[in-house]
Amino acid sequence: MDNLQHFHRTNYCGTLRMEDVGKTVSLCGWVQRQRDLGGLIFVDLRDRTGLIQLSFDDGTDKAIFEKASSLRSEYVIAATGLVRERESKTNKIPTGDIEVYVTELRLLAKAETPPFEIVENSNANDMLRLKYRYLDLRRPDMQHAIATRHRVTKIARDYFDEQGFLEIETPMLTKSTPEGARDYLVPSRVHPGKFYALPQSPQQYKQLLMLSGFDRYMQIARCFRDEDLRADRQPEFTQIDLEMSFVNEDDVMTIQEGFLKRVFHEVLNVEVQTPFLRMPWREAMDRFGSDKPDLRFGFEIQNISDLVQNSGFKVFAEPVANGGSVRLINVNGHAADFPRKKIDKLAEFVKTYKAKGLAWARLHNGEVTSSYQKFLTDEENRAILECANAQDGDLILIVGDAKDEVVFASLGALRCECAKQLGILDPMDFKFLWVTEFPMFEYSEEENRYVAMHHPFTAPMDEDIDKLETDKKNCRAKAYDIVLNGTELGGGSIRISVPETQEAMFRALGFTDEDAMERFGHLINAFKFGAPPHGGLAYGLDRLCMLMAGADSIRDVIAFPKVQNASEPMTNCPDVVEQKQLDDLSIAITKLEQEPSEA
RNA sequence: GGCUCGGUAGUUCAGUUGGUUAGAACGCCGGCCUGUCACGCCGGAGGUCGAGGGUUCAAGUCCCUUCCGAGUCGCCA
Repeated sequence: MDNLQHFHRTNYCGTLRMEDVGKTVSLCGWVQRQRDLGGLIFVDLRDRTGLIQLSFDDGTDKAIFEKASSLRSEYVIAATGLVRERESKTNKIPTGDIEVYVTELRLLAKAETPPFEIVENSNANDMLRLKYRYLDLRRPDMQHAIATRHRVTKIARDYFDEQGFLEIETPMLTKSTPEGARDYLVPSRVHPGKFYALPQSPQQYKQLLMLSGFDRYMQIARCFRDEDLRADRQPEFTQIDLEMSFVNEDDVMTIQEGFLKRVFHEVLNVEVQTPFLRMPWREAMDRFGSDKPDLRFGFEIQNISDLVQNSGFKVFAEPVANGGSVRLINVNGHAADFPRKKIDKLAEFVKTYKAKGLAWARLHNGEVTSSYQKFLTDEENRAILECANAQDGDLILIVGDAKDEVVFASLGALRCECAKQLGILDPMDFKFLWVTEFPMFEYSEEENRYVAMHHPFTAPMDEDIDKLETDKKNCRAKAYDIVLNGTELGGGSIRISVPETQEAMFRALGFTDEDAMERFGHLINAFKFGAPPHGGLAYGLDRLCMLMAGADSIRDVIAFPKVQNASEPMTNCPDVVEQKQLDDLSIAITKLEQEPSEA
C-alpha cells in the first residue's frame, strides 16, 4: 500500500476541461470502474465533483501498469499524469473529451466489493442503503442533495444576516412541555428522578430573546419529537428558526418571501414571483379540503349540500340533516383515465379518511353513468352536474358525511391522489402559498377539550380577542403557514405579548393558574418586564431541501436519517446500556423489548 | 395501535393450478483482448426462498404466528 508523502492534489476530477490539456495534474479519489483491454487500461476516477478517465498503455511504466491492472471498484488511489485529448469521444460526461495519461499511481486503500453499486439513481432498497449509509452517500445524487442542503443553510445565514438577524444558540437540554408532541427525555445524574427534555423547537427561548431586545434572531435549530415517522417526518429534524420584534404578520411574511425567492434563485435558478398568494384557512379548507393545498392543479371542491338535502337518497340527505355536508370534486377531462376498477380503488382510498363511500359520475362519449342517478330526480341530477360545471369527459367524485372534517379530509386527499395517478404533478413547478387566519383551537376528542392548534403563545386576531373564552370554535389566530406544492414548509405566528391575553389563553386551554405557573412561569414572569410585540416563523429545513432536490422523502436530504421504527440501521441505536450507567442515573427498566429474531 | 404493500443469489427481480437439480440480469472470481467509456469474448463460483410452526406423498408457492422494511390513518402544541 502506498502513502501520500510528497503528493499534493492539484485538481478535482470533475472540474477538468479541454482547456486543461497539456497540464500535469495530481488527482485523488475512488475507482468508479476499471476497464482492462489487455495492453490498454482505463480507470474512471471519482471524487465529489465527478469522474475523469485515467489511461495506461504500453508507454506506461511496467510497475504502474501492473498496479493499474490490479485496481478494483472503490479502491482509493492518487494519480499524477498529463491531461490530453481523447482519441475517441463518445462519452457525454463533462470531462468526456479528455483523459489523464498516468505517470504516477499510488494505491491508498483497497476496498471490498460494495453491497450495492455506487451509481446515480441506485435502486438498492432503503434499508440496505441506510445500513451502509457511508457508501450510499458516495453516490452522486446523495452528494448533490447534501451539497444542496449546505447551500440552503448558507444562504439562510447570509440572507438573514444581511437583514439584521443574529444567530443565537438555545439549549438542547430543556424543560419538558405539557402540550404538543411527546418529548425525548434525558435523565439527570445529579438530580435523580428528574429529566431534561430535548427541544421540540426553540419556541420559548426565542421569545425570551425578543424580550431581551435582540430584535431579530435566527438559528439553524435541531428539534426532537418522539412521534411516529413519515416520509416527511423524522424524530430529529432541523428548523430554520426565526423571530422578530415590533412586527405584524405582513412584516414576517415579506421577509420570508425575500428569503425563499433568493434560495430558489441561487440554488435552482428558479425565479419565484412575490408576494405569494395568501389564503385564509377557511377558504383553503372549503376549496381544497386541506390546510396545505397543492395549487399545481385544479379539481376544487364544490358544496352540493343545498342541492341534495331534500332528496330521497339517504346517503346524500342524511349527512346534511346531521350537520355535515355533501361535496364533490370534478376531475375534469379525465373520465377516460378512471375506469370502474380504478374508481373502486379510489372508494377504498377515501375510506382511509373515514368516508363511508364514494359516489361518482362519469361523462364519457356523451353518456352519463353514475353510481347515484337512479336515486335522485332528473332535476337533482342536473343540478349536481351543473354545480360541478361538468362537461363531457369529466369525472365527478362525491363524498358526504355528517362530519365536515371527514368530507374535507377525503376530498382533499382524493384530489391529490387523482393528480398523482394522472402524473400531472411537475416537481419543478413551485407554487407557494401563505395560509392565514388559522383557528386558535381545535377540539381534541382524546382529551375532551380545546387545545391550541399552533401553540399556546399564538396571538388571537384582534377582532377575535373576545372569542378567546366565549367562542373558541370561531376564534382565529395571527398564524400563518408557508405551503409549497402541498407540503407545509413552515409555520409561524405573531405571539401574545400582553400578559392579560396570555392569562386568558391559559384559562381557555383549561390550565389553572398553578398549572400555568408551574409550566410556563419563566415566560409569564418575563412578560411582566416589558415584552415587545413579536412574531416569527420556523421552516422545516429538511422538507425545503427535499422539495428543492426533487426527493420523495426527507431521508434523502439527511446524511444519517432514522427508519420507521425510529432506529438507525448503521449504528443500531437505540441500544441497551450497561447496568452501571443506569445505576448512575437511578433508572430501573420495567419493561424489556422482545429480542427480535434475525431478519 | 390500525390498514395496505413488500421480504427469493452480493444487488435488482422472475418463479404458472403446490410437483425433477429454484432461474435471469447486473455484480464478483479466473482467462483472453491496444481506444474502451454500461468495453467485448470464454469459463466459474454464489441460495437457511426473512424466521418459527402447520396442512400435504410433496411448500418459494396454501394456512397460522412472528420479525423487518415502505406508505398511510391515529399521532405530529
